[in-house]
Amino acid sequence: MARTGDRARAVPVSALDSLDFALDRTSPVPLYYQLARQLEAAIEHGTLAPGNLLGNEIDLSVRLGLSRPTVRQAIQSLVDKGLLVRRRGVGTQVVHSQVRRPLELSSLYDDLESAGQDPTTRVLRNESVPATADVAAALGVPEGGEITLLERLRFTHGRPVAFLCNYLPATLLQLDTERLESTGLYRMMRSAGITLHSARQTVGARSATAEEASRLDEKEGAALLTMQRTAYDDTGRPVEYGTHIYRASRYAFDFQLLVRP
Amino acid sequence: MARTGDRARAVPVSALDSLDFALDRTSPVPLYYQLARQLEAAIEHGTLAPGNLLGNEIDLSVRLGLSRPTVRQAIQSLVDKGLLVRRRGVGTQVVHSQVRRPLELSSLYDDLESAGQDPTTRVLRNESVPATADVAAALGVPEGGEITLLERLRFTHGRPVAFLCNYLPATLLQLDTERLESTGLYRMMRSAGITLHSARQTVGARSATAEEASRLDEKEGAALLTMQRTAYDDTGRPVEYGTHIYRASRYAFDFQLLVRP
DNA sequence: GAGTGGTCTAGACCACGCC
DNA sequence: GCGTGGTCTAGACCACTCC
Repeated sequence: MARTGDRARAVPVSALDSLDFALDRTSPVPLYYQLARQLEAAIEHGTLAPGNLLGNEIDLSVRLGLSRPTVRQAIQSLVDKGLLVRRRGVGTQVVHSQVRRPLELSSLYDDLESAGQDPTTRVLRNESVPATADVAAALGVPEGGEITLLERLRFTHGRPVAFLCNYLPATLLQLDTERLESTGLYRMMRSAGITLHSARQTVGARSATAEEASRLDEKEGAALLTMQRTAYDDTGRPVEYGTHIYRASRYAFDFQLLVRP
Repeated sequence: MARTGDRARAVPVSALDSLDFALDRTSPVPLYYQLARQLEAAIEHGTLAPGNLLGNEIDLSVRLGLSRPTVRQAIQSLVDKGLLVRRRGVGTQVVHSQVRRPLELSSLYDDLESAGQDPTTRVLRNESVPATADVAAALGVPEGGEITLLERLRFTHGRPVAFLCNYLPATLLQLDTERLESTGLYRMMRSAGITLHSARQTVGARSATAEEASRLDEKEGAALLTMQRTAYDDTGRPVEYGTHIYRASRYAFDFQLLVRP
């Protein structure tokens, strides 16, 4: 029955037969999630190699003592992540490598930190100001209404990388300058119970003005990377609007896109 | 029972009670998909306004004559798109406006065309060349192996916007220069049966060289937006590598991110 | 406590890809 | 024809939120 690959078709041979999964039904962690994590680990570890077939869902569910929908839910979550591909009439295969890492609403601070870039921050302004028209429109507040203005310089290894200008609804959270200098804005928002959900970004380029150049230790006219972003929480309310400027000589946006079927 | 909103909590009032959905069980279109589309239309149309509660899944499934998992599948697809938010113990709500449009692996040609920008293309080179080291690495072919090199200038309203340099595996598809001038590369790949699945992009900026400036009708030293992209098909094989240069004065990347929970 | 979504089960039939 | 994933059903219990 589960005999496969007698006359293998070039590459795909059903692996996973010998893999054993440990599911803990007493755990509060959902079964589909436990399975998904273990499959992901097997892929990451190379036990499940690119091109490998996963074996059909029915067998898998029997072997694991799970229902088929539960197994499907686990597999689907990995398909959504781009690690697996399903083909009707064929099977489920591990994607041919390289493609990993889902797209995320990136926090510059976290990005730099996880890249070992040793980020630091200097807060230049942190105060309440009346909203200008563009900011008011982006945040959905009345023009002239009170908002929080934040200007920061971000450094890596002691040299400037970016000038960050952010606007937030005044009542959203406490923005302690000291904490802002030791961590990122998004991390502060998260720990204040704000769940980021989506963002709209525009990325462009332009030449540095004299003031920008001196702030960022560039020459006037140097190419700068610009980003405008409005971020929304999980109810769709705007929680942050910002215009950021990056030294193109020291920074680039790096991200991955998945095509939704 | 289904009495709601007697003393409404500020905003959320259960709508949708009066909406009727037309499900066609004889159609080959999945029921969950039919439902999802109609819900999406209702949201788009404003019948379901931001903050509106959807009403609980059980009632909905009974009213529609569907099982709860099917209704959930429809709702989940809209949650994935960022149109709805689920809250345990509360209900499912329409997200507060603004946030629409999923992120897509954008085709420059399609983007420009749908924005009414009247894109045209001039093919500068379309030939087979040996792969250099960086291209070979990106496409997963041996260094020096045969690949297709494509150089194009993209115009809108008759003025240059971008210089596109692309590399493709030589055997991937027929790249007719005439067709390339009248449509986009991705559209040609799609109609050749290639399913794009994901891409890895790097977006940066730099100053224009003299050659670049003359090609793009800019001044030397002008800020340019740069993009490198490797695109993969649904088995994870690289199908395209490209380095693009955009006139920052005429183009910016505009995209939306969704945070996956 | 009442109501909601989150998870899970054990089946079923269909559509598609391949031989 | 056979095996695969795609869809669908009719229940069940649990966890969380709000009153």
